[in-house]
Amino acid sequence: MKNSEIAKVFQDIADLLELHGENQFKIRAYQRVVRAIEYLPAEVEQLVTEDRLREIPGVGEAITKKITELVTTGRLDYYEKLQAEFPEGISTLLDVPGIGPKIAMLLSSKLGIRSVDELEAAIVGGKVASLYRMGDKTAENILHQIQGMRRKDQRIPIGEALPVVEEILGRLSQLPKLRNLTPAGSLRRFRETIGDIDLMGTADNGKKTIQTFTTLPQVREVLACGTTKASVVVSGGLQVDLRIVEHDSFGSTLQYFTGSKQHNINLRERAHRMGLKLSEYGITKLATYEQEKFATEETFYLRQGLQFIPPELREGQQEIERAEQGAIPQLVELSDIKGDLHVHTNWSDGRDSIETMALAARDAGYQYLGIADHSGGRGIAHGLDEERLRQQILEIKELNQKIGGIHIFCSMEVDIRADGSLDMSDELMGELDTVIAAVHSGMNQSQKQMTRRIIKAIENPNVDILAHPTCRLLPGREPVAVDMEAVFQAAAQTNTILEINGMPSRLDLKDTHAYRARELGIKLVINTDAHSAEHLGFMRFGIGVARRGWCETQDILNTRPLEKVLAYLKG
DNA sequence: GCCGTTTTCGGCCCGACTGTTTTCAGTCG
Repeated sequence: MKNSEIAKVFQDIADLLELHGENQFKIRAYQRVVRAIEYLPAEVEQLVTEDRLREIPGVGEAITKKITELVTTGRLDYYEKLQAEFPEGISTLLDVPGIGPKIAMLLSSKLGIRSVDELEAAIVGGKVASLYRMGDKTAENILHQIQGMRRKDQRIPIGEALPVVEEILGRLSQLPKLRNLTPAGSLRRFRETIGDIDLMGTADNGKKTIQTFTTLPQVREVLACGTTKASVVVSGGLQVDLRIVEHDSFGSTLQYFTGSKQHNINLRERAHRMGLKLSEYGITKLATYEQEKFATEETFYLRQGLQFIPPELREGQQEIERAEQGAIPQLVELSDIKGDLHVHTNWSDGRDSIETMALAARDAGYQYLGIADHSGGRGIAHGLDEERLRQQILEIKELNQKIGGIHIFCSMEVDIRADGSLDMSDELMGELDTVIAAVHSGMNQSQKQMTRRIIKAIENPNVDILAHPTCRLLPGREPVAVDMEAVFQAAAQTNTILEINGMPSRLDLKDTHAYRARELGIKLVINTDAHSAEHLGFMRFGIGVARRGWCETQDILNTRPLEKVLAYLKG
């Protein structure tokens, strides 16, 4: 059973307990476990067999039993009994923003509503507004949310969100008296998908700034608007939240608004044990109600005896404990990157010439660039056969003579065929500087087949790098069925480098995979898979994944200068 | 249901906004 399936069962349990009116702390315990499992860099099934479930933060005796039952039998008695207590479908009402457990139960008990469709019909029929503590306004808002839900996907890839944010930031930064305007939330933590955009800033008169924000031209709808915060929907359907505080609370507010929710809960619980209360306004001593303010996040964490925790690590896993021990690593940064080992050109399905790509890489400050066009098996990508690859090698050699300041590697993204064999002769692969292997077809194979296929490919001594092993696409295409742990073990044994693909629709390896690979001492490389010169900018997304995977420069091959990379590849 | 630099029992993050109220419940992040 996959981690995501296990997490879903426990999320369902949390939802049903909410409807049940159960103790909120019990509910939170389940929700905490859901998030812990979602970010777990290991398979829960594996932990069950090794009797190590208790190592997951938030998993105690009762939940250990439940996970074990679920994984070993495929069923969970407690869950089934809970489900039987409620009409089927009622928990789907909780997906509508603005509907929580109380309203969901009210709708179910008074009107017999069990689905979003039934709810919509009831609102239109005027039945909802007449319920106790409901009204025309509430009913109308719910209807509005239902329509909004149908229009857009729940979360969008960070690569789509970032340009929207940058446009809004450009507009807002012109506001007078607004300072410290900063994206926060999941965007700042560099999560692979973004639910809504959180912005914060500081101003003397927050109310005025909030008003200006809600009347920006791209605002299509105002969801909430108070004196310190507002939520709007901008054209394109994205929700944007802005929070404004006074200048001297910048550090604590940025921390609060960056999250994640679980990180903040953990931090505040810990502070409570120290006799402190944390809020976006600062830190209050519980004994005296004396409040300290913080202009920076660094001092905010330091006041609590903690090392600064980079936003990418704030997911409520083990980061606070590690910060207590001073064990937060120096994470890799964009400026550490010295080259990109996986780009395409107009020789296959890229847009630009080798020369254009090389010059763009040099402009980016890189020392080297790996030209890795597709192999011939992929007809659609205009892949190179042996003859064309030989021609390309000659051209690259000429360009290396002609262009200074950048070294071009002869490489190829060789297709891994369905049987695990490679789409290029061993003889020619042996002449290349690097060989990248990747799956592009036959993605519906069984987990066993796919795992064997990938491992067979990386066992070929000519293969240096394995690219995008799960083949997922954001949003939409699910990862292929593959036993990543087995792939990691094989990569460790064969000294295969694993790629973090920075293309925003891939981000594959993903964060937890990068974490696990690093744990096993596997060398990683962050590549963009650029199909045009502009795509070289995708490197920042790959960096985001690597940072979320706790990677340091020493884990990432392409933080090394050219000579060291050459030496590594030879070795 | 989890967990412990006071605790194996008794706590459990904190504040903003809305709509329906006449002091607050519900929801959200």
